Amino acid sequence: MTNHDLANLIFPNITKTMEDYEKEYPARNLKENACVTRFAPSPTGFVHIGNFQAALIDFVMAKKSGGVFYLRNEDTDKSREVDQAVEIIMQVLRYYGMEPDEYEYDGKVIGNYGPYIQSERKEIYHAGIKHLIEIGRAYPCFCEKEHLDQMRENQEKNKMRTGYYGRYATCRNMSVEEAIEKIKAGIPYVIRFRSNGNFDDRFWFDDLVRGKLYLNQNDQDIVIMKSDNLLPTYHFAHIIDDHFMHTTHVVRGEEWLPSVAVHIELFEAMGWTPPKYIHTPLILKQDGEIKRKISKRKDPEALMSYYMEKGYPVEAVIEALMTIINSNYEEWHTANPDKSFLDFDFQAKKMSSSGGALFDLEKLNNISKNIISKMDKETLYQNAYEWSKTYSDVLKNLIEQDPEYFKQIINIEREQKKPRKDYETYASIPNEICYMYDDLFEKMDTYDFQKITDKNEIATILKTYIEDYYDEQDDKDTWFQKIKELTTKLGYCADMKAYKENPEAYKGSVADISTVIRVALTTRSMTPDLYELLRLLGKERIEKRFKKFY
RNA sequence: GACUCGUUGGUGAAGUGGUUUAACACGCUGCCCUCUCAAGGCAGUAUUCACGGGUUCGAAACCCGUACGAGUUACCA
Repeated sequence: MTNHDLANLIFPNITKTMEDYEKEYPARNLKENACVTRFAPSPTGFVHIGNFQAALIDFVMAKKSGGVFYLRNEDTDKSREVDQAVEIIMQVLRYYGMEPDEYEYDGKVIGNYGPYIQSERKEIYHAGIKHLIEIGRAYPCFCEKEHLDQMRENQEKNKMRTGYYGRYATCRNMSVEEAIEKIKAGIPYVIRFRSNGNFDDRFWFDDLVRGKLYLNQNDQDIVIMKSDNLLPTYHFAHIIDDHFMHTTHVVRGEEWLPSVAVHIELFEAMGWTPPKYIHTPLILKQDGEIKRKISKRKDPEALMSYYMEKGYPVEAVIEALMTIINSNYEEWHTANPDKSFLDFDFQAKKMSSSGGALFDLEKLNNISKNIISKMDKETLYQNAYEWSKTYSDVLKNLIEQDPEYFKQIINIEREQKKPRKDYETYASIPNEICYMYDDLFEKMDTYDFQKITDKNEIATILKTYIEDYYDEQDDKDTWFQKIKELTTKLGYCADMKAYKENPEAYKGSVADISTVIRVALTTRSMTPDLYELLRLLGKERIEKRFKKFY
């Protein structure tokens, strides 16, 4: 009995060899330094911001180098899989303009290196495992969970490293005969890798972010194939897939760093060259005193759906993430406002390798405000409208009842050198402009009058203004002149400088008069330019709103 | 517990032995401008790079300890 017999017993139907697959998946025909990268999420139904960030790096590297960015569905853990998960992932990628070059979705396989769904790649994995068994680098393990748990407990108690290695790897020394016997008897088993490493020996590993790392060799006989569904574990799928799909750069979170020794040894055992690795810092979250890994359970902002639902512009999210990735991105982008993030000279080495970055929502908000403020009204209108179709009926209705009117509102103090920054997200638009819509305005009943609160005085101001001073034909200067005339007539101070120097000498100032008009019109004391609002509202509606006060 | 990676202001960070009296951006504070708010302008916001030693003419940068943080330690990825 030989390893060959064992391999054939376990995988009787696997006839293809590694050489066959090498032929089936030949090297890609790309120019010399082209990067082949992949986004390889597990289909949990969410796209985590950390994974998305990795995908962004993948995308940038592939596109900049004229390479390939592909999507691979890592569904080897069937218990975590969720319906529609791939659809959600594709939606997110498309929303952010990161269409993969190769993928398998909706029954279509795009690309020559598929299947791109791991559960459909069983045969390839099995062929790989069969190969490892034949060369003596993998073996069946019949240890039960209870035994393993017990073992780990003992190891911990004795302050040993935990795991299946060295003398703890009991099944590693089982004879082929015995293994065959057990398999024939129907005893469940996993396949483990037979490590040749020595934990006390070290080796250099070159991470593109951190540089050279001095790591201990792997000596763990890790599980490479699970017992229940015969699918590989992540570690083995990674080796097979990234080899045959010819991935050149693997971008993943630093939580994978402790596994690289395993991966390197696995690649060696297969006789292959490992890809380059980029281990990105984790995205952390400030939680009271401590920083912790951002989690989808506790932190809504951990998921990309959050940014989509809130209506952050695509560019804003990309910019915020790029800024974390390479902090010189922002400077570069302000210097090159018309360039796309794909023109940016991304460098893995420039990524911070420090413990992890806090994703700063305030910074995102600032970026978002700036980006929205720089859109012309047509662009904002298009973006907001598109967004509202899936995420906001309120906004959609406002836009649809009169698109032109909507554009005029959002165009107040826009399309100029220093545009207003009122809108943080698309979702924030309705609240900023609701008073410009009569039906919504009717529902607003808390008037934020500031200094002048006397009802009679308010009535006098409004009535006098609309009857004696307001003229729709006035240009802005004339309009403000008249406001000043009104101010003087009612005994207030029209000159702010004079007023500030001696506020006691007056009933109030032109600011107070303007505020009364503004609040009566909008209920709010803080709004964009009053002149523009008046023009858009028109005399009839102004009068109607004023009349509530007299 | 063991192993790994880290530690520069409130935040993201620049910085790899001497034009750094620590860049830039966000935030915060004050002033100016101003019909409000926002924007904008100006100024301030780490005498110091977790701590303790060392190397050096010179260190945030190199070395050694300590402390702290995070990650891993699954038939999850």
